[in-house]
Amino acid sequence: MEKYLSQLNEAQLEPTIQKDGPMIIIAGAGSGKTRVLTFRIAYLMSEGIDPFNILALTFTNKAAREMKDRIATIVGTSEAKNLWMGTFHSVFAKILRIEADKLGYPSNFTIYDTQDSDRLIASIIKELNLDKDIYKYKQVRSRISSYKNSLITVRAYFQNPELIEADTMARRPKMGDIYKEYVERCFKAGAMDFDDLLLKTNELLTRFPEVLMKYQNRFKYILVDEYQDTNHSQYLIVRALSDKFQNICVVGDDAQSIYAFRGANINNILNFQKDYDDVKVFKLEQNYRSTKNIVNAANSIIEKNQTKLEKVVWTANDEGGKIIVNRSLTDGDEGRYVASTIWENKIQLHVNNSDFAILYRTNAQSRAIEDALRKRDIPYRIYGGLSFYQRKEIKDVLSYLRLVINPADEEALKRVINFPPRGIGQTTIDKLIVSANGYKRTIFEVMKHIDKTDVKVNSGTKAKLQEFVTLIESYQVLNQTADVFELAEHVTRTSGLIREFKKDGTPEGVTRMENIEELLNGMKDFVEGQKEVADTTGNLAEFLEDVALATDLDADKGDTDHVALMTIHLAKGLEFPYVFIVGLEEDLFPSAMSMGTRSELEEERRLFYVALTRAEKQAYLTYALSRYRWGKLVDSEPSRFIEEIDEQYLDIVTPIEERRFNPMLDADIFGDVEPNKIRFKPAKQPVLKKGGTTKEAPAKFQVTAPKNLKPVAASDSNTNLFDSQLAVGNLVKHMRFGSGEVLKIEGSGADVKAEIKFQHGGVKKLLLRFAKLEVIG
DNA sequence: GCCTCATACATTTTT
DNA sequence: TGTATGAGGC
Repeated sequence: MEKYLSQLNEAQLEPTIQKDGPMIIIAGAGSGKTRVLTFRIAYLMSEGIDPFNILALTFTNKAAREMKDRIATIVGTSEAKNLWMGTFHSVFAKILRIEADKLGYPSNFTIYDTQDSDRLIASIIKELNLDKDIYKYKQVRSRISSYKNSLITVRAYFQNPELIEADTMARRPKMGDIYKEYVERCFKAGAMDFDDLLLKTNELLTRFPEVLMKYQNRFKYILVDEYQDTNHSQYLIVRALSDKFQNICVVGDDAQSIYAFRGANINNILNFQKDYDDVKVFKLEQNYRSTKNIVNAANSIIEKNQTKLEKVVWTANDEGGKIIVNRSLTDGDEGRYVASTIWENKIQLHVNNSDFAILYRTNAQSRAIEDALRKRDIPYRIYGGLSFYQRKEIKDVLSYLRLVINPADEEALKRVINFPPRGIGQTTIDKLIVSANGYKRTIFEVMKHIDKTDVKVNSGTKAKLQEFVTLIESYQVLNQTADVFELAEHVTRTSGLIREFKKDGTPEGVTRMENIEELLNGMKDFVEGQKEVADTTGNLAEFLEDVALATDLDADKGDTDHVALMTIHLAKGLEFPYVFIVGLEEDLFPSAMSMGTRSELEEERRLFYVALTRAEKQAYLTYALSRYRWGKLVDSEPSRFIEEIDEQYLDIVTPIEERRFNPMLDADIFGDVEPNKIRFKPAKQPVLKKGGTTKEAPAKFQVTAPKNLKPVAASDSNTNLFDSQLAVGNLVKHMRFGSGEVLKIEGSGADVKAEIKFQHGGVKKLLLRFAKLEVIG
């Protein structure tokens, strides 16, 4: 242990060896908090604390896994195995399975993901004959979620006139009824949603003092990572469990609190010192990750926030390069800029693809970046987004498996009862639901005993329902003896899923088949892996739980050397030598949805802070003057966050695209610009052969911009040049839109636009730098 | 009840 | 741009 502790600086060492009592570690970005946490746990164990008595709660599964691995290298694998370490959701899901009967749940309860919740809420809204334009299921879901995170149960809701009043004022008086029905349906289906995992844990600990005592005694030492992102429900769990021994250590950075939208309450960390007696406060302020330029720039941003704990992050690292700010004309150009910069850096600095990360505010932004990376053959991987387990075909397979474990699972049943089509239509399903609700039974039970119910369907349909019941029951039998992989393999074949996806020969169908294969491979790995671990059974229920709470599919298949693409939220806790933060535009980042209040804007700013502090060596900020959103080209302004950075840390470069289209360099702008375009196109396009296989594009690109070109700043003189060539009333011809008349010219500098009325296709606004117009009169 | 086409709607972030 | 839902023909 000594040799590990000697690796720490003074500030890190103190909290590491502070054994007992409540403590908080305020850890600035890149200050080595993971190291403190892991060493601290190892230290506790070296001091004789049984790992069985240590609970460590992290924010992602990945963080838990990595920490556990690092602890294992210090104290040994067998010791580390007994640690309780995981996300709030996964740890308490396990405890809830053990104690489920106390709450009236089966121990094999299903975990509904967001999609399941949405579907159930949508169908309830329909059943209650409510207007789906007023009761938007996503809004209803987030409302219900926030009740649950604040521990407002259905009963508490109806006892609280203020809440009812608020929902009524919001023109949604039936919110309580939906909530009630939703909770009942989940219960009947033996299902918990994400919020339930926390809410029910609270219920368990409150209603059953002996259970609370059991876990208080068990978890003598509790550590919570990313404490700034805990919500009220999580906060109460931590308080309850730590109440007896008060050996609670929380780690976090208020400047990196970015999950308020999910109910995270920054006050949890701001007020921690008031919650316990004699709280020891530690601060980690030295940043080991980033250059001076990056750290200082990040500080200059976060200064603008009012709500924060005082701390000064500093670094002894090199000065480093200034943060490069690049403007592009469109999102496509932005992507090309990022791709070509990565390409050039790779050549010049001999670095790997995995040294680069591209971070964005919204998942939808990845497309333009992907296109550009693909064109340059730069390997990349998208993290997050539509996760593997949320894909349709995967959810279909999993739904069959969920039914095996828990036939009450209504959402799984509705999903697969008629997929592949077996002649059970919506009308029949609706009848079943009505009847099931009437008898207070599950849909599956109603189907099974259909003759004893009032369900009126013709005999053909009845037979089809029986067939489906028999099918699921045969799977249940098989599950007694087969492992997860064998069962799933059997299910995909006999349910008709494979046949269904094979049937449509489209590329999507092929991808779906491949995904199912990948799922099966994953199951095989799971089965193999479980065989090695003694205390797990490797059963289906466990697999489904892992899947339901999985965050990242970080089984990097083979090639690990790729550029990482992800949202900023997902990037928290990670670091990369070179980081691109793209789409720095008003209404996108900060998001238009988050500018209503100061606290919302401050959260966006913290998000930007998180993004910037991911970079070790070099950060790039990019924005586009116009961008495709919802399929339309929309003008945008640079983000206020760029201006908020102290100028001395910035290097604002002249966009290559402006050189490319600059009339000073390209006298014939309205003519053919092909000679320049070559720089942005592969020398040879991949050739698609008839068989459908893509031939390698052999030649690399002729990429580098001509070195002898001097950057020319966009200035007013450009505007004049444009003006002199094109005037209102001119007749012009456009490649795609045909001929038309110039109605108006507006804008200046880089974004001169012309409004043109085309003979076919109406009035369009075009950026002159972009539009290839020929003046014909 | 099934399938195809047309239209609407969506994009904030995720355990 | 891409998915999700509804109408209408079979």
